Amino acid sequence: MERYEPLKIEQKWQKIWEETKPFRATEEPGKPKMMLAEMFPYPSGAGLHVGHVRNFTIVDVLTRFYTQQGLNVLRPFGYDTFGLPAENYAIKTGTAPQDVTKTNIANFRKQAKRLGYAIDWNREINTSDPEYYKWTQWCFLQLYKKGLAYQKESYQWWCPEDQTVLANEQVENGKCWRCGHEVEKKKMKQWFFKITEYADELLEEIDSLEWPEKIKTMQKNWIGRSVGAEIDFEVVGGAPHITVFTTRPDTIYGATFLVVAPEYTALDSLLTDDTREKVLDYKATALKKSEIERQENKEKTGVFTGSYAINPATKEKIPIWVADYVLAGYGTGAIMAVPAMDDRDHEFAEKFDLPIVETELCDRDLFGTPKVTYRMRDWLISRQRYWGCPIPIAYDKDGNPHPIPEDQLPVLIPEVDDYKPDNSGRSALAKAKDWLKVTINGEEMTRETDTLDGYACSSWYLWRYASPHDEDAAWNQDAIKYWEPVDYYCGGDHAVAHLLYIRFWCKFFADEGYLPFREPIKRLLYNGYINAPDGKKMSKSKGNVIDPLDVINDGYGADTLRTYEMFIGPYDMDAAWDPRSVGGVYRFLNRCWTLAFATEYSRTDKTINIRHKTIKKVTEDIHRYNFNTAVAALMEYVNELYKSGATEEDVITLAKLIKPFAPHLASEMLEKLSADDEWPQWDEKYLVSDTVEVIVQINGKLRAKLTVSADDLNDEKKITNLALADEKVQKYTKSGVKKTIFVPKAKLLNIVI
RNA sequence: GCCCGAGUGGCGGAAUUGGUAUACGCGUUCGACUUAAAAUCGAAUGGUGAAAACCAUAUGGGUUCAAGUCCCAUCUCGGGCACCA
Repeated sequence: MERYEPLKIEQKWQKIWEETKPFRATEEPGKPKMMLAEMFPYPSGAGLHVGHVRNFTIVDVLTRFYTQQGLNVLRPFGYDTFGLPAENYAIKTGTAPQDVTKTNIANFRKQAKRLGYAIDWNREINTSDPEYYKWTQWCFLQLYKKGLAYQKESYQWWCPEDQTVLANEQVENGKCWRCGHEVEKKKMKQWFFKITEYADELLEEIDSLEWPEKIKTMQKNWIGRSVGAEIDFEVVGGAPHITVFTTRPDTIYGATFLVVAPEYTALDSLLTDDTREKVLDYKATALKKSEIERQENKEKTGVFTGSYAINPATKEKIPIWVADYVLAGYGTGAIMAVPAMDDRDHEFAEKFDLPIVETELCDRDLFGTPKVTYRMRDWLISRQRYWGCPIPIAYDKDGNPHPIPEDQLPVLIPEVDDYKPDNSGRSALAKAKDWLKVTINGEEMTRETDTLDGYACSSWYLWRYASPHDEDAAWNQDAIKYWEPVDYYCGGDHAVAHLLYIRFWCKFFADEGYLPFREPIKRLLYNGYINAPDGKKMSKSKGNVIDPLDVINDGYGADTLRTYEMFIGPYDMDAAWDPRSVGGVYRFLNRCWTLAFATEYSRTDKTINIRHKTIKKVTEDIHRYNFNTAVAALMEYVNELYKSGATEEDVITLAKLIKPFAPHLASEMLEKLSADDEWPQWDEKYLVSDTVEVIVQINGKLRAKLTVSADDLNDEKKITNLALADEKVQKYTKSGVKKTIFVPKAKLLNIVI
């Protein structure tokens, strides 16, 4: 007898899919479409891990499900290839990042194909391909033209290990998100995208998205809208007035001192000969302090500037202090301290013996002008690194920036011998002397040597998928109108950064007339992590990594791997890998195979009810993303087919229903049965049976079960009498019945005694 | 500190609208097949108890005919933010 040999079956079908290209998508106006994508991977040297498999398989289950339902489905694939791992590898080994990337992509592609994903391989994209980053540069220029890409000198997070600045979103607990080194503040001239221009719209439209509440809340908190007022305080002695931001302008009568941040721009004008040295000393110390130190030691520090301001409400002279608990980047970098109302101000006042005055509240608009402030800052995009998309800017003799004309794009990454950045604050691009020189409109200029944050490259890739080979535009208007916005986007990371940036670019390009929608992603599925069997995060150093390719090659095959990862638990929860449960899923698929290839079909259709019930359950579960219970329902179905005997229709139905999870096995089964893969329909009439079981409770506890005809469910009196006549029930009802409650929907009768 | 999630058998988890708690899988035990093992097939499996029955969804209260599900308080774990005025 033949046996279920997954590797053989999978090789066969993967070859067929490679040759016949059934997943190629083309626009068919009038036919309903569905576009799905995962967050494209960074192709590391280690190859696919089980987390990728979970992420990609969720998308694949939906892709195949909607294809079987007859929609025109697009499921593309791509690689996010710029970034530090490839560059650091290049520095270490001297291998060009271009070459490493090529090798890693080839490996990822090969592995993804072994998982049997229904990908339109004609739409593969790679962010470090000049044909792609040409258009990333074009996007930058559009933002630049509108003043939304600009340069500013300010204090920025600097990673001394990676020798580059970082965005706020890339600093985690005071450490670099890539190398984990503590970051410092450094004053530098850097490029920014003006995301704050869209703060209100980004905030308002969150509620309209079919996204997990968790992500929506995180984005709302990140944007951090505060409604308050700006109030001017005159400085005694004629220095420029100080504007503070406060959410409580009504507490101004209690403002007994002002505090400015160490980085406050007009700090010098407040200093006196007596205080200057001490204050500048304090400022220098504060700037040197790493974020870690600031967090570990939250005890208030600060010094008196020597100047006083006038409280416009009380007309009293109040001292101006400088302290690092006031942040330069938020509000105006200066606050009015109301120690009677605010805990932080109170702590500061106590420590430095400043007056604390109980305050009567006044009208909010009496002394200030209403003002809205955001926690979110503009997006810092320049990086002093080699392996990124060059910023398409050049500087004239006077140092003024000029955009590279669009017909001179792409600005190619120059070849260099040494990829290592130095501490000059410039990337390795500065070493390509010939490349640096560029002529724009006849004028000799010097190129910008910073590259773009990788998040810029991933802020528009979903639109490139619509027309990945277009040479005349970043995306084709007809294609984008047909396919997008994306219907399902699936990932397990980047809750704030990427998912906020792509919304920002979408709104910008919609304003410019390039996009016919203002939100790029309709539904977001945020999947959980897969941990090691011990419940800990998988990591090379702990040696607890499960390699998905090993699972396949061990003989389980891709169908088992895919189905197991869908069965492991709710898709949005973290789960621990359990090698023994993998075996359980393999046994299930083996039983499916046996039904199709080694069992005689039953001639009597005893399973029509469970067949229709299973179709309904699996269909609805996939709609709800309850992939684990969909698989469980299929297991129940198979168990029942073993018991009662399976008809040919049962096996065809089973094959169709498992195809999203185990496409190779299902294809093999459908081929044997000469059946198509059209998604089956259920008929409600087979879901109701002639007799039903009625639960009889006494005081809410299950005491008896009655089998009655389905029609009797409408007859409360009859059911009640039947129940009261029941032997088991009568044991409890000797002392009388207070009342009965019948719930036909729940098929339940509760007797209260 | 603040804002979200979560807590159910030996384990992963189910219970969709307040209505039979523990689906499905793993593990364990027993049986069939086999010289034997593996594989496969079948049965049992929350706890206590001889049974009747009682007790069980983190803990303590409450609402309800009925609570894993709703309300209040507490504990534990996970995630996010963290001097944002």
